[in-house]
Amino acid sequence: MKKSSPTIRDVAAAAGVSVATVSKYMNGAQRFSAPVEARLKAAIEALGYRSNPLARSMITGKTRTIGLTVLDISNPHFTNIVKGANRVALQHDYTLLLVDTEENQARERPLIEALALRVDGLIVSSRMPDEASDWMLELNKPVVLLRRSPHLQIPSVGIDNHLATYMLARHLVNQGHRRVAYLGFGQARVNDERIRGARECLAEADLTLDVYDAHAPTAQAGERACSSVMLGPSRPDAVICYNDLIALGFMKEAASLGFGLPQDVSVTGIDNVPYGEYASPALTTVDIQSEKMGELAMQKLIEALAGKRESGYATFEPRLIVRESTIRRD
Amino acid sequence: MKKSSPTIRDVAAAAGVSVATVSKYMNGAQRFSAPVEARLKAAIEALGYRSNPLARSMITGKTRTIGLTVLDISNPHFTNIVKGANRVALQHDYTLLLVDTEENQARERPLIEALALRVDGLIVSSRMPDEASDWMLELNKPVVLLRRSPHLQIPSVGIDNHLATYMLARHLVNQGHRRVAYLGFGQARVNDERIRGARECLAEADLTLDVYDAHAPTAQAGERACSSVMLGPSRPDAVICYNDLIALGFMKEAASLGFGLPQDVSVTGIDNVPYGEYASPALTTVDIQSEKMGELAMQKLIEALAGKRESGYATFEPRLIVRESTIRRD
DNA sequence: TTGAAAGCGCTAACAT
DNA sequence: ATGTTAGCGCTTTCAA
Repeated sequence: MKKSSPTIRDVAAAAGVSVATVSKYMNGAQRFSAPVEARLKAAIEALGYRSNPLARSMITGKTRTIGLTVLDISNPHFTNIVKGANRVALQHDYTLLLVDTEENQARERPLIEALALRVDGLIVSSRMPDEASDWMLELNKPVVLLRRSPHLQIPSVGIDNHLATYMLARHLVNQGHRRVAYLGFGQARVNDERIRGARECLAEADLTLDVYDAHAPTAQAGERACSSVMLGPSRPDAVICYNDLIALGFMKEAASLGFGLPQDVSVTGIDNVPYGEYASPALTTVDIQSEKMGELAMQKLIEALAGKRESGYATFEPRLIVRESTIRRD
Repeated sequence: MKKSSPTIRDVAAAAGVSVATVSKYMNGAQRFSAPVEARLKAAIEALGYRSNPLARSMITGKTRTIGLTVLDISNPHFTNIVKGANRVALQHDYTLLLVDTEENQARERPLIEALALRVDGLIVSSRMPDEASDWMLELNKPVVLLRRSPHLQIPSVGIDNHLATYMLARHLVNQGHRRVAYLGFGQARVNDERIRGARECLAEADLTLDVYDAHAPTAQAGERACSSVMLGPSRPDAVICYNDLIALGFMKEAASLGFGLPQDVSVTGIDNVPYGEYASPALTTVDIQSEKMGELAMQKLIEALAGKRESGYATFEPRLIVRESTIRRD
């Protein structure tokens, strides 16, 4: 059933040349005399020879593989990152070794360390704080982080979280909202930045921010958290959610609690996942260009692999997308 | 910056033993005398040695990597497959080499052939017809197909597409619908099966099925196709869409064309993607258990890798999920 | 329990 | 333009 594949030696023998010649031919390294080339072509064809990438990698030290870790592939934000990264990788003849850490912090480091041994470079999304990320430098492989870490020695791509929530808060204040709540996800590294962004904007209007926590960055968690926000002692007239999934869950539950959306409460998310547009009311959010983030991260990594100087951190401009889930309140 | 990692020889030297001993120690292959074990442990710790999986794979012929190709990682159906497959893979200490073929048929075969050289086995989602899938047998690697292919020599996991649309049509007929349309995706291998399932059910009630095509399995395509379905000469009172994404797009556009949902038209999808639940009206659909499909495919593959006899094809029971996008019509 | 030695399939000098 | 040869880092007989 499983006859083992032909090796370079089989081809060399069949074509009556040396293995070195076969190797050079496979790599297009030089030109050959017509008869040799013909025999080579024939032998390779006849044997169905394909060179073994493992053996090649052993010598060259390159695998043409990029490791990519995400916190949860089910989250469209990460899905889009993978999409973008995969596209650029394929263009450059790289393949993705994907690991979904499933929001399990304890597994992150060992998984990444194991991954590092099998790839040329890594793109990492992690909940580890910057201060605890030094070990990544010792992987001896180029790494690009999916976050904004300007002070780290590791290149990164991310967004300005402070600005994202600032923009949302500004939009809500401009629309006449006075009681704004933030439904966050405390485990995320960026949660505090997002709180500060909203708070700063509200403070300028002499308003304060009530902070709640959703315990997970998912729609289900948004559903569960809804009642304590909406049925608690200080009901908000607008809610900024940590991400679109939480917002989507929140809206669904708010509706089934009998609240009118967006009349009774405006809701916003962050990420601009594809399905916010198809919810109703369509979700107001901040586009953080997840797919482009994936593309850029991969581009930076491939540049690093090509020997270019590492390029520090890059951010995308968050862009407010106003849809129907936020409304003027007078 | 990039000092190359220590090899097994460095460890052997540092510990004053042979490389064979180090190898056996790393693989936990046997027991060692206390002093040797202590020196081994110390040397490995001191040097930060990690064995090179590439070199290991060269000899063992195993990479502990599974290749997974999907048509479009952005489609939650495939995202969930990846999720399930990744989970099972990690449990068994395998890693996923992911390729998103981006619905590009021409690339499928070369990408899969290249992938096959780097992995122990493959899980493949492909638009290739069964008749043109024989070359996969010659990859000399276990393959599991993500589709229902009972007549192929390759194990597969999929769903009963005929039954899925039959169930949807039955549900609609039971609700009193008389003019049912199908908004399909002609490029999909399973589109015809789905048409037949719906048609068969309708025929039993002396009804016929109008068939339209969305040109892509995406929400955007559903939006674009909506007007020709709803504003054409034979307006349906119910639409079965090829998948949830098309249905979501269709509903959005129908609403903005001024139709009331679900009063003016009932809509269904297939897949039960997570966001159908958060649309409004929440989408009636058929659950095909994408995540479980990914898990099962990986389980079957890992069993095949462990030498078990290949296990043919498996199907999940489609399960009707009635939500708010379909309504009784009298 | 430990070690010596022969490769896995290939590339990369270095000849010729 | 083609061939010879020495490994890449590791596992695996086989012997001690």
